[in-house]
Amino acid sequence: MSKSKRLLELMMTVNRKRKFTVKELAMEFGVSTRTMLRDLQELSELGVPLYSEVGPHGGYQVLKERILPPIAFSEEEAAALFFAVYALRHYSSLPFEAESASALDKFYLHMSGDVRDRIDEMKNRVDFVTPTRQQESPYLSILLEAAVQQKVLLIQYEPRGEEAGRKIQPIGIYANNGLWFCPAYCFLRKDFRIFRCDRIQSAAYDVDGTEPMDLRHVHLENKELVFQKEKESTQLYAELSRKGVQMCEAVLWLGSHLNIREDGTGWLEGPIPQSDLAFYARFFIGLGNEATVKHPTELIDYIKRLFKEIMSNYE
Amino acid sequence: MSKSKRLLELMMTVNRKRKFTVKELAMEFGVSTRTMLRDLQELSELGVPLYSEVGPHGGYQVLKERILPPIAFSEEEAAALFFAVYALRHYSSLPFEAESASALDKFYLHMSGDVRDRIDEMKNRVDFVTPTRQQESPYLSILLEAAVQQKVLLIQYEPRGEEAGRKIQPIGIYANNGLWFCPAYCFLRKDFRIFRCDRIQSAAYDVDGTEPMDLRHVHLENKELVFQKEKESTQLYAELSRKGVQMCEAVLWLGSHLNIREDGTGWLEGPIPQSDLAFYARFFIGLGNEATVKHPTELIDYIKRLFKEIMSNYE
DNA sequence: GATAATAGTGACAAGAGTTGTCACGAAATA
DNA sequence: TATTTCGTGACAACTCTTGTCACTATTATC
Repeated sequence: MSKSKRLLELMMTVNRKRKFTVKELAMEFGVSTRTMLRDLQELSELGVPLYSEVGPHGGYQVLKERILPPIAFSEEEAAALFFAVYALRHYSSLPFEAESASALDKFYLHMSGDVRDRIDEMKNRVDFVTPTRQQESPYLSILLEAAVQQKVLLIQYEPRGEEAGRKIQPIGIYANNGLWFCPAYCFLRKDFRIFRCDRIQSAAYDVDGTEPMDLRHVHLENKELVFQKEKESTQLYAELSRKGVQMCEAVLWLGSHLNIREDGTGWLEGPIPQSDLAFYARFFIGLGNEATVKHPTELIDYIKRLFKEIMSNYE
Repeated sequence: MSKSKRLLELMMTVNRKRKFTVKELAMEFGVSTRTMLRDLQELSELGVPLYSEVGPHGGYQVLKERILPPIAFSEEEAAALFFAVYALRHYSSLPFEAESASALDKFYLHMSGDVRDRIDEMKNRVDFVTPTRQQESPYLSILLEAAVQQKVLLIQYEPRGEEAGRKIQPIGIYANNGLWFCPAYCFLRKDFRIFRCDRIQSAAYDVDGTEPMDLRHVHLENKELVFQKEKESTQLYAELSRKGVQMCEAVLWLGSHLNIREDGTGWLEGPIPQSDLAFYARFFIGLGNEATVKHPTELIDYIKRLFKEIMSNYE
């Protein structure tokens, strides 16, 4: 095997083992220990963060910042990755912000000028619109880390309550409409809650040794399982004019509830949680006379009541 | 210079020049032509798509699919790129879909098992919520390409009109709320228009030789310049209760218009286009009694009129 | 059809880089 | 103190890389 190939394989082996002795690797690769020592020194010069200790139980170790063996990407693949990172640029906070920037820098460095120009040109011609928010969410990384590693965090949430801090175990994080949310088990409330990440004032790993829950099989795709089912739900039915249909299509957090007839009109039908009545009332008022609620009567009453209140503002 | 370094540099030089002769490069790198020939053959074996022609004006060429020299990323950087690509997974259509998948595959291939596990674990614990749309937008790539390269496209838009197809020159593409839009100059309407990408039935480069516009300095960040200014705008002023402020924060396409007082209440102030009055009327009705419009009177009248109409639905 | 420009191959020797062996040193551990 | 481990230097054997030279083949141009 040529030296360069051996170095690449060595790089992967070393990353996999994390801890090893020179003799061990020399045997594995079928070279002398002297050569292996020379190889390891070269890896070190190439940027692999190696650390060694002499003596029995000593040996080599790879420090945290492991690097992958060099990979050759095509121009198109590089453009695709640039595109993906650019797509997120409107978020005021992101996990991995620094890392993705440095990855793009590496690409940039290795690209010839015309590819660079092409990518720069693309940057201004593709965009993902996201509401720009002032709120920063500085603890995304630790929340995500804790979710992946099943760790308990001690956070400070919304200072107004003056609470001493609460322990949570995150399930994950997600962004919706420019804001970050963190569903987690809350040891204070002894239940699952959703936290707004920008309202988390501080976050650190818990040091009291609180026993973490086993949430390995709970993640974002199935988190509904552990969150309280909306206790009571009621059946909605509302007629929509053609324009009403279009307006509902545009909002579309109701997704499955929307039905469309051939002539363009349609109706909304499906269960809605009792607790969201206020929200739906406002929504239907917003739709104006393009929608008419037929069911449930509670919602109709709510709408009427809201109407009276609002009217008084404009009399 | 060691051979491996020379090969890396050669890779970049070759990508930059696109077309060159063996002698030329041999001189530049200070090696014999024989060596350069051997080097080029090696590059070829490494995957650089080289093509050569003998004879005067012959020489080497790099074919379209250029590959970048191999780059060593850290584990964290790889995770960051995975994260960015995952973030977009809820889009039913994306430009570069295949390319980013193949880039991730390359990473995957070169990662040791535990990093793979870590990244898989992360995948289910971070998410960007985007309304899932059924509508596919299959022509994103060509639209973007045309925008970058200032080309004219012949598209078929919304079949209902039975129109023969129209020529457009895209400025770029952007996604908003799960849907793709393409602002472009429309040669049919002789003006700038915004197209919904999912309603584009077909797209191909124009072959009639329509002279493209010079839109090099028009891109997404400044596209407002070429789109018709909203002719008349009027000054909005509305008082908000504390809850009203929160609701406006949540919607926040009004962004800059929102002002907040120390006690949590606030007001909306700023110019709004006359033509959007209907939209704002609905919006404020939706806010209910958490907002009171003081200005302009047209808007207040509109709201009242709308009210009466809606009320009649629920009497 | 001759000429020049270009890629491409094979052989070989000089030179540069790589490897293994050996001798030895230094640090940590039991 | 013996053992385990990393680490270094020297050197010979070996392997790879490079340049030179001789030669072939193709194509454009005069």
